[in-house]
Amino acid sequence: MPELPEVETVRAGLSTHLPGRVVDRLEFRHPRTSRRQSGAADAPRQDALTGCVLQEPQRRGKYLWVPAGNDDGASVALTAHLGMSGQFRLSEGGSPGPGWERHVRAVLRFRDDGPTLWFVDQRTFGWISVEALQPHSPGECVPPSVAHVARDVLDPLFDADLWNRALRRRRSTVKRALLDQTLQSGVGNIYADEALWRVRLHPDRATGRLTRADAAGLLAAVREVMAEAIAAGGTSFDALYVNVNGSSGYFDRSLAVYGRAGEPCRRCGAPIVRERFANRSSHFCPRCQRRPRYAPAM
DNA sequence: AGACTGACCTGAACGC
DNA sequence: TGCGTTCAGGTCAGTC
Repeated sequence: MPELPEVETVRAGLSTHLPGRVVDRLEFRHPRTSRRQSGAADAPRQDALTGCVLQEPQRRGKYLWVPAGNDDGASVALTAHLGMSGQFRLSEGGSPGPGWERHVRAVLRFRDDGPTLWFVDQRTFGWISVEALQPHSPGECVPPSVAHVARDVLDPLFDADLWNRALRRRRSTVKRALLDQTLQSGVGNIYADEALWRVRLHPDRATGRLTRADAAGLLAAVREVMAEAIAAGGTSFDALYVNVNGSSGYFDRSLAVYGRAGEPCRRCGAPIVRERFANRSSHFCPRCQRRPRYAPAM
């Protein structure tokens, strides 16, 4: 599933193929994929990209956007979220590759002979939209779809002190807080479980009872696991294809708890537990990550 | 206002 | 074999 490291790998892949290229047109192939495209009179339409030059792809958390414009600078952005199964693929010759043609949801064609960009998304949780870039903070513009998302944990402008206080002010549990993209972005179910294991925190620990040091340690663990995943993901993607398929080497070798229910904890040997959690699963070591004794949401 | 749940979606894996 | 069920989970509208 694409979380921050996977989206960053996609962003880096797009970065080597898109900047400087002139868009011919964006085509949608599935109505759900264009559901975020605003119909407001003053909002850009999908054909606003035509003739624009693409710039360096940007990312915040799991959101991606490619600023585009003319000689005066970028005014619009091709914005995207991969959802749970979205991929960007590049292909020479203007046709999709075998194996993923069935799930093509959008196509970006260019006014050059370079590769065509395909948005492939089996489950259509992902989306693409053309949006106006709006001032967000000094010297920074983001698309409206991204404005409500907190800075991600790898953002140089991420304020760790502010985050530390905000986390401990929450009346929730630590895993719920990690998945809340308005507190910090980029963390999904997999890396939340991995980070919690690293700092021996049970997913149901109350955020309000964490110490300042607990929270600082958790942030360090989240950053660490993501940095390692980016490093691993970067080696497992073909240079020509920007691929998000969940099968990178990292997933096979390095996960400590996610998907390892019943297997021994890499630290203490106790069988990893999988537990239902808010329509998904939590994975943890019952010995290293002791369940809190107080009521869960205190 | 903040916390939380269910709906959205498809295909693989599973049980009988 | 085949059919129905379960599972995967990011986000957001809706609810409390």
